[in-house]
Amino acid sequence: MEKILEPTITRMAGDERRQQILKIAMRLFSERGFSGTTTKEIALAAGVSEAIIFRHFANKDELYSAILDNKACSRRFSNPFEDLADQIAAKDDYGVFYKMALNAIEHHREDCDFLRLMLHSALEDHELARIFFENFITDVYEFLGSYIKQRQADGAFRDVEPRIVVRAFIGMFVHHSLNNILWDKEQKLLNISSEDAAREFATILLQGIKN
Amino acid sequence: MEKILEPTITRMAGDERRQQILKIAMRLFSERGFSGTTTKEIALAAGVSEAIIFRHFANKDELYSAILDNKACSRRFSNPFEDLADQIAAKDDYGVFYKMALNAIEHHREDCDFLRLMLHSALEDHELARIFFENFITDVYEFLGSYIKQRQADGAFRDVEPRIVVRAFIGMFVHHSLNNILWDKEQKLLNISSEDAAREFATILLQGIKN
DNA sequence: AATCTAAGTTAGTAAGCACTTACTTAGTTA
DNA sequence: TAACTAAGTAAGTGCTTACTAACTTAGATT
Repeated sequence: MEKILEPTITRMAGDERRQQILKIAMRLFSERGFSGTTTKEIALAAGVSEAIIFRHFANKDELYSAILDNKACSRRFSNPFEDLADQIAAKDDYGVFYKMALNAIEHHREDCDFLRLMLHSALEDHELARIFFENFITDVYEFLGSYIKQRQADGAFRDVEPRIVVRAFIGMFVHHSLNNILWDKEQKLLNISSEDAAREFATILLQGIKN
Repeated sequence: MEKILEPTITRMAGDERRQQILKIAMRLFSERGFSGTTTKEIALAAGVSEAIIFRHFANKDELYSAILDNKACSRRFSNPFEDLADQIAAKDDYGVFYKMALNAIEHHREDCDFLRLMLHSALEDHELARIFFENFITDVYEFLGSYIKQRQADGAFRDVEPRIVVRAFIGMFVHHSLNNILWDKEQKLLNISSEDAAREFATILLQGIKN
């Protein structure tokens, strides 16, 4: 008699399953929001019964927190400026702004689920999202703001409040990403490469504040 | 015997009640999202029983649509550039950009509920929100884009794809509004008047694209 | 081979949800 | 003032939700 291969019932290791659930839940939360996603849907997408979710996470809220925790820690958001060190040292203004914009735009594209989740969290005023924003965004303002200040002292940039410049610049590429993710997914309104976008944004900003 | 004033049981006219429900629902939806808000909560906030909501709106979805409809029509979004006509005619570049930014920022501040609702809708991929964005944002790109094109032909602006410039500029003030509404409500990061913001954004952009 | 641990299931539960039905009452009109 | 209309309510309906308890089974350890 022929031996029939039974459809390998995948019984995952605990950690593996936990990670899988986190990933799937993040995608669903980012698409439908926290209260718009049911634990049943998450279970279905993960290919397990609902009860498994509650073996790994005490409740739905904790699953949500775990996603934010996980993400906020896993990426080294503590220092997203490492690879700008060369340009900073060389006072390569264009290099600094171009690379910053390009990094951000590419990053948003690759991880748009996370961006969407952050927007949902911000709208829902979730605590962990606020902590994330406070830390990360404050860092960016500190970092870029002090670079601008320094270059003003050098006489390279005109005298504007550095934080306004930071806001204007971040606005350009964040809004660009939001457009691509939320309202203009098919890029009907404006279809350009990340490189072109970064180049133009950096150029406009630098010419806009140079002396 | 003293006549006790019974607590004026307000029995509203149909239209009045409808408007009240719309207003309250918009506020709650903007705070907690569509699926995060229950019809019971809306009824409670309006001071009526749940059944009244379903007398005015066939179901929860239709209530949501009515809000968007109502808002999208009530404000003359069809032509938000009327009061720019003078500046356009006079080719007063600074006037055009300053006024546009200031209008938007003030507008967002006054009606931040609507902005939040639009974000929720965009994230949830609601049809009416998409229609709204497609119409309104497309208009802005058309309008501002063609002005930039004209000024390029005049030799006033350098040669850049106008739509990239539009995106950069809109990004500045939209991101500024989002910051004030979502992440930096107390304006700890940057505390400036709408006028100052509009002035700096307009200045940076114009200097950034001038010939 | 027997035992034990942990990944999995099924079949619930109580509470909450959008929405309905059958009824009451305020205010206008014939 | 009687009749009628429309604004209101109370008390449900059936369904879905987050979450649980009691049980089964795969696979490593002894």
